[in-house]
Amino acid sequence: MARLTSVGTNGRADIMCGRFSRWIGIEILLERFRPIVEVEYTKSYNVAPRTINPVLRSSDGVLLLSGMEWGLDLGKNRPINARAENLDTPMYRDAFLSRRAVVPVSGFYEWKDGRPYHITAGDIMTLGAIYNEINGHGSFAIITVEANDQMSDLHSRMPLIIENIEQWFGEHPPYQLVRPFDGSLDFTEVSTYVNSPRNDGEECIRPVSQTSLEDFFG
DNA sequence: CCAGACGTTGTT
DNA sequence: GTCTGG
DNA sequence: CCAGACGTTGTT
DNA sequence: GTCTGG
Repeated sequence: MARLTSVGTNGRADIMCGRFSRWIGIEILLERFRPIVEVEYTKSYNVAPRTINPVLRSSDGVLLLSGMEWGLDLGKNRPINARAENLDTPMYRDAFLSRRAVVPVSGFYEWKDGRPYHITAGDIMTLGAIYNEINGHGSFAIITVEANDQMSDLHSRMPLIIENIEQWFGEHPPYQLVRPFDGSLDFTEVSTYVNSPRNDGEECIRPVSQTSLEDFFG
């Protein structure tokens, strides 16, 4: 579909969000989105695929905060990302037309040359996603688009960031929102502590320089 | 995304 | 190297 | 026609 | 469900 293929690819090697953080309090989400909450909210500095996470979705015009597994259940495969360019393929079409969601995160991680970076834009980012629901079990994939200029220093792809969730959850397929982020991102190099999915805690988002100083002064 | 396992037989 | 787990 | 696949990232 | 491969 022309509208989506215009997102394009640039062919450059690099990555996408395979890890994120969510350490804001739920009260910020409640204030900002006023959803009906049907999941036990948890904080994490190191959210990995295959974990259950709170996601926002619209059901009959009601905004719900539901628990879903990161990794879209397609039967055989469980993609954690869905390329925007493929949203009109049979595999994703129905989900994009009728099962859109956003994932509230504090930031997401990207690695370059073995070094992790934490990327934020304000206190919350809402990442565009599609989900399936099979026997009451929800699962989602985060949509990826081409990196914007800021991001392209680090990686060729980036997660889709949704700024207008009313439009995202609107009646018409929100093709116009499927594009690289046009706002400003903040990048923080962090400790490789975040590398292991078993590690959690504030150290994951601590700037690497601060970590070094604390190590130095012991 | 990164880390960690990566087999077989038989079965308290 | 490739697959699974988180 | 039926069977089988159906994804993404990166490849230091 | 739907597309591709044979």
